[in-house]
Amino acid sequence: MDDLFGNNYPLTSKNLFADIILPVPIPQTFTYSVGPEIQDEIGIGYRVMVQFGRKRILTGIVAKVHQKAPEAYQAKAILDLLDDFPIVNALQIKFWAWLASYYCCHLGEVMNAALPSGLKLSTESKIQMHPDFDLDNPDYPMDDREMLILEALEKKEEMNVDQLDTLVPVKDLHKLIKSLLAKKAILVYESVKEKYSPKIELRVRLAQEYITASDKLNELFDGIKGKVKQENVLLKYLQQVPIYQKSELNKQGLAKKILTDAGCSPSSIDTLIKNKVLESFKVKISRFDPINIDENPILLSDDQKEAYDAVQNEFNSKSTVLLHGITGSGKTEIYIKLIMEVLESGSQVLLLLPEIALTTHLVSRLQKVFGDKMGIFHSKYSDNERVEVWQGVISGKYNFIIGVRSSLFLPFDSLGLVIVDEEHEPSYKQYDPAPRFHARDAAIMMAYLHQAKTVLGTATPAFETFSNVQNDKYGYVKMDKRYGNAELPHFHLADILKDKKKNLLKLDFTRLLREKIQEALNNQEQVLIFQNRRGYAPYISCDECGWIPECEHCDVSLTYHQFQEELRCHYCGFKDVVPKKCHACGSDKITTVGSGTERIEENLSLLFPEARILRMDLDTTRSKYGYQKILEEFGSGNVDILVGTQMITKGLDFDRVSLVGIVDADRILFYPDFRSGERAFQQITQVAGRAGRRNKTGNVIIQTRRPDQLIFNQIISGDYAEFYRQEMGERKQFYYPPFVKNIKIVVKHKDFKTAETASVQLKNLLSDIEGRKIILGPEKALIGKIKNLYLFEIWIKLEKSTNAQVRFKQEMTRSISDLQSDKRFRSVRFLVDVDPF
DNA sequence: AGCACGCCGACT
DNA sequence: GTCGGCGTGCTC
Repeated sequence: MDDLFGNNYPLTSKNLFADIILPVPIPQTFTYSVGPEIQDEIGIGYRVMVQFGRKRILTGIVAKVHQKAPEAYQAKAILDLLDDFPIVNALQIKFWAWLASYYCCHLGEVMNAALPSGLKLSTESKIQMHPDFDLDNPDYPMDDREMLILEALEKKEEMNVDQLDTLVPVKDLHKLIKSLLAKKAILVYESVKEKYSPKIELRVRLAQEYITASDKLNELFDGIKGKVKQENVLLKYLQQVPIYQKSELNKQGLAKKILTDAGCSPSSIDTLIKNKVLESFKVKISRFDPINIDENPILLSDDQKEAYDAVQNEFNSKSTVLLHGITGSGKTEIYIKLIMEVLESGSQVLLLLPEIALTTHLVSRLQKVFGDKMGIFHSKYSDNERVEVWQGVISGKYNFIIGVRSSLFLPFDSLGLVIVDEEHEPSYKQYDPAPRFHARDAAIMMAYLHQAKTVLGTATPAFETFSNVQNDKYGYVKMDKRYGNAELPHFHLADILKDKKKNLLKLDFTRLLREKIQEALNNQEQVLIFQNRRGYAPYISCDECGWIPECEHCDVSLTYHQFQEELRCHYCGFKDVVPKKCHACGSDKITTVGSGTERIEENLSLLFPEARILRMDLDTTRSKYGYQKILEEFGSGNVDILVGTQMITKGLDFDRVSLVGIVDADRILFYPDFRSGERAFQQITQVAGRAGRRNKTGNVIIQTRRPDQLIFNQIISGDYAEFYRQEMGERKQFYYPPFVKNIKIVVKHKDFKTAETASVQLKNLLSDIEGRKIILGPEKALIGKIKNLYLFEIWIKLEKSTNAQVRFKQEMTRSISDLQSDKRFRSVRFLVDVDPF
């Protein structure tokens, strides 16, 4: 059996095979044979290069090594083993397999999400002139364009397609390459390129002879007397690297940059190198700056001590504990204590945080305690930085990781504790691309695989979590006092309609909210204004006929962004100019309707011209350190009012905030989703928690058109249990989670009718599956078209038994692949979302 | 997903 | 005539 490179492996004494996970959307792993030269080294978690199909070369991960030859086909041989040690461990492979089966996706998709792209080697086609080819005397006639390519290749050893394209910009390059290949004028081959590159530091040190014989050094100084600049370099070097006290120090050398920063001239350093006084060398260094530990002992208050003991006590009988602590109750110290304990026992710890919370002082706080042993894993890290964290976990440099949901995929081998902070956060659920996993649930599974403990921390538990407490699956610890006995904020409901009638509503602000803002400003206190909608106005409309500009590709109105003076689609990013005239009736009476953060910011500056106002939403935090800059600015006290979307509900801990205003609570409350109540409770409670700390009681003002809503009483009294009891009644009655398991299937196609028929047929197939279930739909999605694809949704409610779920999912996956083999539905996309949000 | 093979329209 | 469109079938 020949492979792409014409290698022909002999049958080995031991026939060894490996099941390989490949980054392709096909359910299975693929079995390759293991050549004799790598049989002793290969194992689970190594990266390999394999030929997949006729031409493609892929990097895969070994999932299993065995001796069972496949019967149905002849296995190809692995082309290359890429690592000296496994880059993924066996527990991770188990974890991947669980994710793929629970969330109904392919192993390859999990692998894609799990491996930092710096570890995903890619191959690149390289082109070189055929060694037997003679440009002056070709076997076949060449046309002008072919000659251009050959001349370019003559000068270079090898080139990739891109390089060739820039050098010889002809069209149909690929065609020409093909014909040249046929004429045996060139060779095309695949080469692997490693993406990760370590950070290199250029250093200098004294040549060895000056170290071994110290009088040499004195001679040297005599020799360069008068050459002030060179002398300066040497003196600076000896000052930083005191070799007289410890001659070994010279080996480490000194970064060239330190010398130049200290005012040494680069050219005199070079001269010294040239004269063999100094030698230059390169070392790999970390991309992360060293951190100093600040040895402040962690002191727990009595309440915290009690909670900490309670958690430990719950761990005796339960592996997962919900730490239900109101905002400001001081969960962080408990985390720190738990983490320290586990680290001392030699196990690893993972602390998951929602994205935004990672940029705050919590991280720097933990850094001061754990220093360089703690690795941070952001979503905004570069590929190289991610690879360094990954390698740091393998090497043991980091035994504690604090990170976003994707840090679950780091190569832990002995976790002792996983903490999921703000466990109720919807952003823990990944929606696109697959795997569509919930980081909290996946974390619990991962902890189970490691026989580790899990702590879920929040002020407002997700119903799924709290019901597991009620069912006695999770342990429960409550902290209901604010740290240092700070008081809870005072809530006020402001009736929007009432104020409107009395003409007291000005630019979206009720009289009460305006007065309280003024009061805060007078007292030099800070204000947070929450409006969960970005842009200037959710839409614009013609006053004469009611026409509303809509997105060309999606079924939504365009949001007006005043700052950029454009209309924008929040679903596909489509942008359009603001129309001067109505496209329907030609009237020029076009007005903006509703308010997003941009308009709220503008309104505030009209109402409070003296106030310094900042806005925090997706549009102002797009850059790498966007959040941080705004948070720092706000923290510095140079800002009076911060307007923002849900971003401001977490991670902000500023003592000077005394007032929180919610511009439109109804918008959260009346969102068409069974979780809207739960979400409103969480969001309002969270944002309210930002008001008032330490010695000052804060105020929270909720503007609503329906102040009679029961939920407000429950939020105001902080009565989570009562709210939970009420809502659960409804959930039970209408078969909503956590009483059932939900699966959502989105059927997408560019043709409305095709999408519709495909989804109807799928529903029929699903209905035939045995077992208790309710299937709703297909129904046009809330937003019926996104990016020119029509969307239909099917909702499935399953009973909670694990076995029934596993069976249903298997049948469902089969039904979908059956449908996709129907040629009418070949281009229909079926997207399965287990436990959707 | 990608990539090859295979069978029909508008062009050097 | 051919190039190249994308329908369909397969990948260890």
